[in-house]
Amino acid sequence: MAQNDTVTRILDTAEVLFAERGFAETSLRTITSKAKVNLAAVNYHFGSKKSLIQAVFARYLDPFTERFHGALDDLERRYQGQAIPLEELLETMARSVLEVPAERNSLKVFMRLLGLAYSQAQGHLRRYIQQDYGSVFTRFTELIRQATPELPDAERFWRLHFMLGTVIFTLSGLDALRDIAEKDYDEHVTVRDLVRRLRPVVVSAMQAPLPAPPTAREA
Amino acid sequence: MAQNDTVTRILDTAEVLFAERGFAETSLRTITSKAKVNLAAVNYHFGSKKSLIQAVFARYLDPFTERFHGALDDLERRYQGQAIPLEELLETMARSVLEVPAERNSLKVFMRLLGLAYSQAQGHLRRYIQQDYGSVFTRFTELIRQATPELPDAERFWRLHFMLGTVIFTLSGLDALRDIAEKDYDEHVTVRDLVRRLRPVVVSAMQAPLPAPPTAREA
DNA sequence: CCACGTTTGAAACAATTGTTTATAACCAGG
DNA sequence: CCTGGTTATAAACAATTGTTTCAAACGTGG
Repeated sequence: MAQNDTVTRILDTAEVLFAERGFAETSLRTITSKAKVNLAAVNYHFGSKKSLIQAVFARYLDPFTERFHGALDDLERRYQGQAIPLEELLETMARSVLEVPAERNSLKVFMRLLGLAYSQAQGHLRRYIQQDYGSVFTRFTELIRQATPELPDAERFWRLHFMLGTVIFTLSGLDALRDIAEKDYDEHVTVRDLVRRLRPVVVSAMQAPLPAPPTAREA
Repeated sequence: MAQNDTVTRILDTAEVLFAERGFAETSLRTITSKAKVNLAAVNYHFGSKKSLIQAVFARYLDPFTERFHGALDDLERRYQGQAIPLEELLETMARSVLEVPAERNSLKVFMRLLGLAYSQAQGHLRRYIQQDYGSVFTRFTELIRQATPELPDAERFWRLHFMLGTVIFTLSGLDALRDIAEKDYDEHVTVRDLVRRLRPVVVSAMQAPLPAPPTAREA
């Protein structure tokens, strides 16, 4: 199948280049020449560069959200209305993240793309992701809420984003960090190693004591 | 003084635009028109766009590193060779970060720039920062090492970067997150609020139990 | 085999980018 | 005052960008 082949080659090449250099820094000519397709093919098949970017994300996020929803279904069935422990929820999320790129490209690319979606301005991207994939995140946070009833809502909100930062920042900058780590501690880290290290850190962070109330002179 | 005025206006405008949209997405024409200076002024005073980017960083990092070094000097003098407690070190870093932009622009811009330095490819930037400001980071990590002797070196390395991600991600995305937080919990968060919330989270994260050793099937 | 919608191909387009050039304005020191 | 180096200005440059165009090739259903 000719079209599908062209479309796939564009997506495969684009996601790697985007992950390496960002969206604005990756030209369509770079993509199409590396993918060995005609320059006009991108606009023909995707309409625009913006749509290509969204298509790259969709190819990761569609299977991920489906799998994650399924995993949450299992979990809720297993716990029958009781609150699901925090560790279970985090574990489930980690597993869902780890599984998806196995059937696609590398996890590194996936994480790097997520990091870019947050850091690059690209307003259209954040809007697109929020609109199409926000529901699974809402569902997850609600379960987290039930798992951490002792936390005030605002505190939990911020801590979730603290941890989101930890994960995205680390995994999306993995290559650079891995180079340093290997040189200094000659240890070859895999993504799975990192997830293993992340687990106790995230759990402890979420269960940290509440902050002291603001002092008077901070007002 | 004419030159200084032009140079300052360029830097003031550039740092805001860079923080808002990233480096590649901000053209020299946008900067110079908003700053009301001639387009050629950037190349005349800075040489190139790359150098302008570095100059924007230097204007934040120079006073920061000086202040931070000074604060660490005080701390070491006060503790006379004994290990400085982890909380003190983190507190000192937080204070140094909070103080600097007070004499310059907003902390938000500073954090956003730091986030960009990591996320945008811009190889030259990371190299420049590492080369010119790496020493204070090295000094800080060594003190952290003495404060957390129970942590294996590699584990501490990764946890420090976990926390770096937490801080940079949260503070650099502050605007978007603040909007959500205000709408959902009608709470007006300041940067100082966030630092207060971050403190116990970071401490707990650094002191989390060590991860379980990798299981056999993960090899 | 032919006709028709789909896909590819090479070229051109218009807009934008960073940088350079040459000229003018400025502003001190003699 | 005017002269010499510094700064400002407008214009042009060359390169690169995303997108469009239109003709050629393709491939499938009649």
